[in-house]
Amino acid sequence: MVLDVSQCCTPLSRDEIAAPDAALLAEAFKALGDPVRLRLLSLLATADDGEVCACDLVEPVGKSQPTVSHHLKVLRDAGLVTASKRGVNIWYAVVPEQLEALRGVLSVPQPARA
Amino acid sequence: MVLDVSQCCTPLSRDEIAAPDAALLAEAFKALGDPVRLRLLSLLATADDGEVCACDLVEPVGKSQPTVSHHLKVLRDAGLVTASKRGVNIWYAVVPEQLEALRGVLSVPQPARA
DNA sequence: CCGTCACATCGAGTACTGTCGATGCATGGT
DNA sequence: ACCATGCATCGACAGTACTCGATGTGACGG
Repeated sequence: MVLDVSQCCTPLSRDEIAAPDAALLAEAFKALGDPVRLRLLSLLATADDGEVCACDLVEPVGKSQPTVSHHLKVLRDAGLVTASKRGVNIWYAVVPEQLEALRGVLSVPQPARA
Repeated sequence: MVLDVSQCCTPLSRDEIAAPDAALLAEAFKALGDPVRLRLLSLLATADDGEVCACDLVEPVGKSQPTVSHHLKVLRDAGLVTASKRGVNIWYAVVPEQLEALRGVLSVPQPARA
């Protein structure tokens, strides 16, 4: 249930992407296609110790607790964040490898700039 | 009507992203969140001369002509591809700068790997 | 001037997504 | 044992997205 694109994909510009790989990647990018989720990722990525309690994610994005919980699940399913339970709280952290894999897919040779 | 994220965004991990920027970025990533569009991008990015006639994009993705046309419009609106008309045909090409900008947003410091 | 070809747009159907209030379910404090 | 707290899940609603057949449009050839 958790995506992993690390095995899947070379840069878009290197090989024509196959349909199954495209479906996998699309799921991952879809998870990035929501402003609330981007802000959540940003909150996690900028946290000093690399993780943030779910309780501290609700107020900053200005959405209800169920909504934030929903978005965190989407991010988890996309393999972009991990959740670890400690006591009553749940701490979320980004998965740098997954983001890096997506970056790799987007790489294209830059033009010679005329 | 065409997105440009080049002015907008530092890496997610550098600063907490603001709501307006998040909305902009989300639109761009949303455009990447469909398998057909990823395949179209791949077809363009792997083309020898960097551009492909729209007529040569319909069959490879296995969707109807209107559907492909729709997806190409989404990619155009997201600033990910450009279209140029030559005669009866329309040639599409990727916009490397826009992809590069999105890559930049996704960059995170890799962990020290224990 | 008419037909054809390439592509876009329209209209409609179906499916998915974001959002929230209400509720469930653990965990831990008293 | 009880209650409070933190988070997930459910149910419902509105909005959006993907898809296609039909149709529009503009360029070109005869």
